[in-house]
Amino acid sequence: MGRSPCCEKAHTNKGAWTKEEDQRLIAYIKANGEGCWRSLPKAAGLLRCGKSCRLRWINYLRPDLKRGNFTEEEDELIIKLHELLGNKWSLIAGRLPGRTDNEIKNYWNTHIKRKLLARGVDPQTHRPLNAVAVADHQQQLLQLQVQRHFSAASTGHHPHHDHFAVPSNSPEACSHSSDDEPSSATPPPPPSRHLGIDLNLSISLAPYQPQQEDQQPGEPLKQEETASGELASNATTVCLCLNRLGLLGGERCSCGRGGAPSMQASSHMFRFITPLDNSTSTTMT
DNA sequence: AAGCATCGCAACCGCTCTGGC
DNA sequence: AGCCAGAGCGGTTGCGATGCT
Repeated sequence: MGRSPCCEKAHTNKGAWTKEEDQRLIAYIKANGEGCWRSLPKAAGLLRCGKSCRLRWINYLRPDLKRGNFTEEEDELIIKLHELLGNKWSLIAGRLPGRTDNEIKNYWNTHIKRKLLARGVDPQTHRPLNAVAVADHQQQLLQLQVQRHFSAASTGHHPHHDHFAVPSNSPEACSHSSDDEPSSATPPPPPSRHLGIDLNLSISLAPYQPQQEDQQPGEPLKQEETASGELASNATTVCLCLNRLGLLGGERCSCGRGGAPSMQASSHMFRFITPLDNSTSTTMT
C-alpha cells in the first residue's frame, strides 16, 4: 500500500526559497505559530511541501538562530559532543543555542573533519589515526550506548527545546546498588564529567537555557543552580537511569533522584545518568 | 577571460518513531 | 494489535561561489 507522499509533488516548488516565500512563511508562523506542517503551506499560500516549510523555518528563518561563523569554543564543544554522541546532529545542536542540526552537520563535514585530520585524529573515532583500528570497537560500543539512551529518551520534541548534557562514560555516574543496602565501598561519585563537559543527561520541557555569561565553554551547565529561582524550583528531576528503564534487570536505583518517577505537572526535568561500562553494554541489545 | 575543479551550504530524500484511531 | 498520518532525523544531492590553471 505504502505511505501517501507528504505533499502533492506535482504542484510544489522545489529548490531555493524566494524572499516572498520566506516572508509568507514568517508571517504565517508569527500569526499562527508552528505546528501542523502538512497543512501549513496551503494555509500560508505557499506552493511548498510541509516538510520543506518546516526545514526552511527551523534551519533558516527561526528568529533565534545565530548566523555567522562558529567560534573556537563551539568547534571544541562540537568535537567533544560528537565524540560521545556520534552523528546525532540534533542532539549536538541542542547544546549549541542558535545552531541547527543541519548547520552543525554541514560544518562538521566541511571544516571539523578536516581540522581533526590535520591534528592526526580520526573524525569518526576521535582516536589518533594510527590507533583507530584498535580502538574502533570500543568507541562504537560507547556511541551505541549513548545513542540508544538518547533515542529512548529524547524523542517527542524538537531538540532546540531539549536541555541535555552528555551521559557519563563513568561506571560510577550513578550508583545502582540498592537504597536499602548500604552501598559498597565506592565513594560518592564525583560530578559526572567526560572530556571536560558535563555528563549529566538532562532533558527539560523548558527551553534550553544558554550558558551563563561567566561560564567557560565546556564547563558544566549550571542551570539547576543558576537559572535562578523559577527553573530551579520548578525543575523536579526525575531519574531515568538505565535500570529504572528496565535495562539493567530492574535493580533499584540509588542515585537519589529516582523514587517513583512520577510525572508530576511540575516535573520539567528528566535526568539520565547512565553507567556505560562494559558489563552494561552487553545488556543493551 | 574562459574553463574546470573544489568548496560550502541550502534543500531534498528516505527512513524511523510516535501518537491517535 | 495494526494501520496511518505527522513529525523529525541523518545522509545525500544540487548548485552557486570561489579559486586555480
